[in-house]
Amino acid sequence: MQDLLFNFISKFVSLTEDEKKAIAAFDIFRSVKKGTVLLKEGQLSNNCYFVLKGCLRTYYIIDGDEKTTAFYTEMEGITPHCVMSGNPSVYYIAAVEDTIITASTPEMEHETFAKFPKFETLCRMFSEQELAKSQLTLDDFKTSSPEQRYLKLLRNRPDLLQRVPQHQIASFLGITPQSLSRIRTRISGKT
Amino acid sequence: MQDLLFNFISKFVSLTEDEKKAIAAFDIFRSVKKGTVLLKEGQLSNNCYFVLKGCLRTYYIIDGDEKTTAFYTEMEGITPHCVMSGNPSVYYIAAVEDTIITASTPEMEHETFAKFPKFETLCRMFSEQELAKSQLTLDDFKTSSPEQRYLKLLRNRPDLLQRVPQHQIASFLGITPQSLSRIRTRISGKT
DNA sequence: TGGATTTCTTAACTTAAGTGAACGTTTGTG
DNA sequence: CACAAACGTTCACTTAAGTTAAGAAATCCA
Repeated sequence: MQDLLFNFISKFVSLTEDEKKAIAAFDIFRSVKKGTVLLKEGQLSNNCYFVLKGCLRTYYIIDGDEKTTAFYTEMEGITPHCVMSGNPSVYYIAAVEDTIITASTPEMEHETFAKFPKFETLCRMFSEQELAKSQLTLDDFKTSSPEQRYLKLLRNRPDLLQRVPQHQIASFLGITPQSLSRIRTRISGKT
Repeated sequence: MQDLLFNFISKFVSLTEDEKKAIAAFDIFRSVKKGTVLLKEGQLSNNCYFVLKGCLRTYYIIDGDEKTTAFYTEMEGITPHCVMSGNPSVYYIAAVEDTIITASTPEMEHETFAKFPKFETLCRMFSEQELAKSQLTLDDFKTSSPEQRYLKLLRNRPDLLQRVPQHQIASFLGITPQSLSRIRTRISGKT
């Protein structure tokens, strides 16, 4: 389980045994059951999550119903906006399936940065990369129709369609479950 | 002009005179005329930009026409995806108006990090913050209708509507210029 | 296991966005 | 200054998404 994390880290920086021990010393690994809510709207939290196995999602409750906006699967991390801003969270985070995560705090990071500057490099590179990705994702969303977005998801993340209920996929695509259902029948007709 | 940059930086970390000099030593300030294209699709570039005054935009050419997806104004930075990935750029960057920017490269950053670790902290914090923002922006986009998106823009960035041609705003909102025009008449009718 | 809930689909109807085209206005440039 | 290009609006028409409602299928869990 730790190895999953270390393999991932090694894509950015190489770690010495000492550094690995320093990470292991923090008790950051958590197992969360499907459906567990890790963060609620209105809550102030300091926890940042990184998914080792499984799937988390962020969602909003708007006019009484859930709008899922993002999924986080293997080797993806969430730093909730409330951790950065200090304001109450505007969204929820929950486990889509049984999930293994790391939970860390800015304080823990800060402490580690002081001991091993390499970790700050790791975090900087990771968030720079995620930022560039996030921007491409937004661009792509803006320039595509719902149907195109669905087709791209089918191409790029076929696993998600298996792991996640359709109505969550729908709001992830920015449409209603009914529209997604229609798109699916439309497409299967074209084949 | 440098002061604009230093004031901004001081929101994240405090700089000594030495550090300020080290930044000033790099010749990073550029003036670009309205319309100047800083990055083209297909190009490989190492330049990262930070807007001190003015406005840049990113756009794609899809089926022969421009789709503007993002604007960058005072105190906002772009690290083009191609800089991160090493792949040819998928988008263009151009100046919406006469603009003053800084242009830097990962190499310059790297060099500065080695001398002043504080800069890496600055960059980490900045990109973490931008990442959290970028995610909120995407969530907001997904959960709003075109009309709601326009109303929010009107509320949050009224300046953009003055600075930028309407058809660029339209694709920024993920709609056609005609739709934006309709939304505007629809809204003014409601008042 | 069996009832309740959730999930997905279908359908009819409404609303709004996309498309193609025309037209007046503004802007920019030779 | 005059012409061309770019820009914004309007219109008629098409297409697709939102809405409301209902029902079938899958799933959850007591």
